[in-house]
Amino acid sequence: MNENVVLTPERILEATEDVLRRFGLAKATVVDVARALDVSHGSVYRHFPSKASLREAVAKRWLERLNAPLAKIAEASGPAPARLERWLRTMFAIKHKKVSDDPEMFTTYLTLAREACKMVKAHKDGLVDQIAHILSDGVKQGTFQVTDAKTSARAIFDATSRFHHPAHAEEWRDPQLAARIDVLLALLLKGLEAPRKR
Amino acid sequence: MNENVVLTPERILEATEDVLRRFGLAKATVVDVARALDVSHGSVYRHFPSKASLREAVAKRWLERLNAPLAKIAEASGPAPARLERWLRTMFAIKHKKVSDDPEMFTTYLTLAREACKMVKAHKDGLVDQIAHILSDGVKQGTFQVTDAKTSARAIFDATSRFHHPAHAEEWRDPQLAARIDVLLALLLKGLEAPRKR
DNA sequence: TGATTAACAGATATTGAAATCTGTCATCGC
DNA sequence: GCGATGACAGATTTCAATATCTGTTAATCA
Repeated sequence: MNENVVLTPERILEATEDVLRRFGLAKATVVDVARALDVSHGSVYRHFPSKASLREAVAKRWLERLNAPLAKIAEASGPAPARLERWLRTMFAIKHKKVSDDPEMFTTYLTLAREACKMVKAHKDGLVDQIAHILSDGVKQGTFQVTDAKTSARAIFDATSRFHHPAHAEEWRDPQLAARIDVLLALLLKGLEAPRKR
Repeated sequence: MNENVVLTPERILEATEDVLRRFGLAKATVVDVARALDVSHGSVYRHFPSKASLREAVAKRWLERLNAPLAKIAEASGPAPARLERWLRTMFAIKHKKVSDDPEMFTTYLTLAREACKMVKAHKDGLVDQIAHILSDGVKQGTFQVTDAKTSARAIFDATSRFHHPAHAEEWRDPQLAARIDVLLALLLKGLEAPRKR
């Protein structure tokens, strides 16, 4: 297939995701990727210096796809509390959907992410910044009271780990999950709340 | 050793923990345990029906040892907010100490606990009950305002997962850990706080 | 008599030889 | 000249033979 199409990093990544989906993380080889593209595996090494860097690039794409819809919410306008809640619920929903739609692919991406832990750290920092941005808006609007938006944002991120950190993915099948999220979000929003004007 | 001492479940558990410490979870066999006690492995099977049940008993002991000091705090008297904070900080400290003192043994116990997940569930429920008890005290004292102590307790437990759930153990080496805990606890306590009397 | 043992069958783990994969590079074809 | 190739060395994985372990039981011992 694709006889006269140039070989690009983009096409290689596409093929790699395909191979990962078909063979799983453990069985997927560079030779498989090359075969899927109908080229020699040496050609793949022209675009990616190693198998590790190829995996890293796949992980990066995945993290970017997770990030995009959240960034949109963080940058939106409107009352901060509702926005924070929507942002958090969206983050949970994205993760929960990924794991329930295709658990195998989720664990695959999860392992890739663990290998690229530096990239994950940057991803997390970006998410905390987005929360901090919403918190700052809330302070400006007078609805939130926090001494430092960045540390409070991190606290919110930490407090919700149970519902977004992949290490807890198995616990997301709990039928009471939605209720637990509701109670926690209410508690956190109350903790951020500025006292009413007198 | 111990030629004329009767073989009890207690002694077997002691020996099992010893063997686990010396050989690690993967290498520890029932034969090793029997050898440590200077009996045949058949004798061990007189007290525990299977290797799995032996492991389960070890896990149970471990969970009970974790639970004891926390139960004491939960049952104590005094202002609820300070008690809740002390309870949570003690739980974090116990876990963090275990993992930093002997990381290998921690992962061993962690795997045992995963196998005995029913027991872990009961353990967690007990901890949530302890939090709920403190929250109820706080409501009586007029310092906390919660609609349902049990669900709020679970929210507190969930919100602090990042600092007590073993899945996050690797993240506990963070030099800013203490600061993160401080900010989160302040946020949660503010979220539980009853409005001042007018 | 009741705990302990040694021998045993089936399940699980180890090991080392053979196969496959990763990453390199001299060579090829356009 | 430039991207692609395929043959290659060293690293990694697979697989099947072998060894060890789990759990049972009939025989032993005190």
